[in-house]
Amino acid sequence: MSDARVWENEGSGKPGPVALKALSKTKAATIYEVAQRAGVSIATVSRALRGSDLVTEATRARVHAAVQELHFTPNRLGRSLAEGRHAANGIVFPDLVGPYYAEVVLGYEEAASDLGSSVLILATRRRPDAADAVVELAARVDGIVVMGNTVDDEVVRGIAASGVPVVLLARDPMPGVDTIRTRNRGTAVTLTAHLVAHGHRHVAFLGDPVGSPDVAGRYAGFAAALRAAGLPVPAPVPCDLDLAAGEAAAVALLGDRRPDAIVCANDELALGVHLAAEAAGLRVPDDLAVTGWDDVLAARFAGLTTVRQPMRELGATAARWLHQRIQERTADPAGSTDAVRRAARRRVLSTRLVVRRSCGTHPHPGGNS
Amino acid sequence: MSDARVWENEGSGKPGPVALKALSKTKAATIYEVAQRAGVSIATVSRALRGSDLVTEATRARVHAAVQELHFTPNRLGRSLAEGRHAANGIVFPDLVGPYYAEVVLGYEEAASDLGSSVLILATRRRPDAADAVVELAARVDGIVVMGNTVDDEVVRGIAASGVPVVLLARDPMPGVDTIRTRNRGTAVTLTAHLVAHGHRHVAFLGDPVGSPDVAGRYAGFAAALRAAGLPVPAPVPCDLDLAAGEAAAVALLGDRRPDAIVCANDELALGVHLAAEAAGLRVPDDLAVTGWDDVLAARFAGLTTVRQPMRELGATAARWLHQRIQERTADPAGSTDAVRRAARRRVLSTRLVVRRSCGTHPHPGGNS
DNA sequence: GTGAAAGCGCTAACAG
DNA sequence: CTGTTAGCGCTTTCAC
Repeated sequence: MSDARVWENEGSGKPGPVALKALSKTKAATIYEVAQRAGVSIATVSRALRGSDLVTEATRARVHAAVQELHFTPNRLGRSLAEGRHAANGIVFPDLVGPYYAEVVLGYEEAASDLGSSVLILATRRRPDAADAVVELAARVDGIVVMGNTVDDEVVRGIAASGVPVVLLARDPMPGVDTIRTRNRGTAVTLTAHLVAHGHRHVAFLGDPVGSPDVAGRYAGFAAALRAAGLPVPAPVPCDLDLAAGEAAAVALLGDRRPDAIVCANDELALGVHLAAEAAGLRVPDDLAVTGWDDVLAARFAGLTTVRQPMRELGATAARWLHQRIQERTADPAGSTDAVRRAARRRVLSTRLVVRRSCGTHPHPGGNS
Repeated sequence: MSDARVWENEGSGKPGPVALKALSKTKAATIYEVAQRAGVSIATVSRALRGSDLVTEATRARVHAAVQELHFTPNRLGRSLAEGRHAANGIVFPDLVGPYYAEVVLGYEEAASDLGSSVLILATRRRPDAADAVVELAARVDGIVVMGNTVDDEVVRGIAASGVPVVLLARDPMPGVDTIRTRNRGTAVTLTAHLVAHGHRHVAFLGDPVGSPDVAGRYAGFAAALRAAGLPVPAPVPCDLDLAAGEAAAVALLGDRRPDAIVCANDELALGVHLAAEAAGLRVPDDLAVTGWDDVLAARFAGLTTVRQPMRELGATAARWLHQRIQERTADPAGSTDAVRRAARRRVLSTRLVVRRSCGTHPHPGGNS
């Protein structure tokens, strides 16, 4: 394999004397220079570049030639300032771990990109200044998508009131703001009922409803199903949403009086419980049933019963709705003609139960592997 | 989904008839209005807001009051245009599936955010107009990170030449441009040697070196190790990097004359092979050894031997280097003082072999689970 | 300390 | 068809 050599220089060795001035950095040309070079006015350059048909083929050609020679790229700031739009929008999410957020963001980026706008991202993580960051982001976009547990409604309200279109994603609705979510409660009911049908009576819930609207919906469904079955409803066991948190929580839960089954707020947690259970000599699902949420790749390999959601569609829909709102606003900046304005949209995308081994041994309909 | 209605008010009770004009969208205030309200000039407002000490406490207070009342947020376009900087930078990646890119992007966002700049993302996927998109992105940022298999060097060169600082990530170096990567070749040598030590003689490589610099490096190491062991080096079996591709490729590979082991370019592929092997009645690792790359969560549950890379650090380093370059450029826009300019940086972050079951039964040192 | 005014680079009337 | 010119919203000298 001689072609291996191509990649050979990696890492080591001697990059050799790297060219110090390989790239001649020129200060970017402006429209004035192009105009001068082409022997026309800046207005004509602008027209030629934007494909206006009020330009002779000849002049257009001259302009393009000048553009080539000068490597001219219009300065976005100048353009945006003049146009009064950023041609960009933002998305705010708590984090980017696990496939969930990444897929949503990807779906969002795809759609937004198709609609002609760049996308700015902001991960709030646990930053104390998340609100400020979001407000700042809102100032550099034409519209913004705010996901789940990132900032308070108050912050969202402020942004919306400032005239920046907002779409809420995986988050409780607010008056006057579009909201797109996935079905949590209903699917959690189905899931929990399924566990009960397996004979599990002592079922615990792992996850913090306060920490995320999604988890809140899942817990609500969990509780409703148990209630419907005449079973006592345990309080949720709050914890983070990662593997380690699942392991830690499981260790505590699996002491005396351990549950027959644990409904986890997401797959990472469930996988953590799985691990802890095995470490404790418990077999899943015989000694302990476990369910997750998200259907991450590992769920399949762990035989985890879980829930699949249309993540990309979630992001794509948000992007499209946002785009529409931006259009509307552009058409009617003052927001005066309320009559014309569409009411806030709400949509709940359905999710699907994926039944595997971890919930119990009896095969049930409705899932796949 | 007609039953979507059921969940319409999910979670929060009764939003009731959605308020049509809940949010009074006001056209954003400008610095002029603030100035007028505060009874000062726009210059003073600007100073007060940016914390200049050439302002009386009294006037500063008046300005801030006016800002509050008007809910004023400085328009970023105006500010950026005046300052001559975007306070934003971009990152270009092929996709966002699997934890790899997501983690890199997250590490990047964290670091960039700490350094005070917003981040724009661009997923090139298989878009035919990727180059244009990247060039356009480059026009709206102060600097840009370009990952692996997204656009040609030619495009990168053009951008760099236009004066926009560039950092390459997981990609072959270019003269004059900083590059940060992870160790592929070396670790692939170790990994392959490990398989050989297990007694595997007929080892295949699954993945397309042409499609990604990372894969190319891994194949190079694979080839080198086999060569060193005096074994024949098979051509790579090109394929995409997802589960389905792995399954499909495996079906073909596992016919007659099937290999003892398959080195896969990433975990998804390896997991796909795993699945296909089991479906074909083959046991891993006894009948077929398999290795992956990335150490995704599922790898742990599948007992997959793989390689772990410092993804976040990769992104964070890129962000920091880029920031430095931007600083340098700001200090010396013309790029005249070459003497002062640092040579292009190169760094290869080390990766770690994670030995689990899938590579063979004899326990070996160097890994963990 | 504060104000007036000159841009930053571009678009979009408005005149020719 | 093309040029002139007035902004877009803000920062920043340069005077006062």
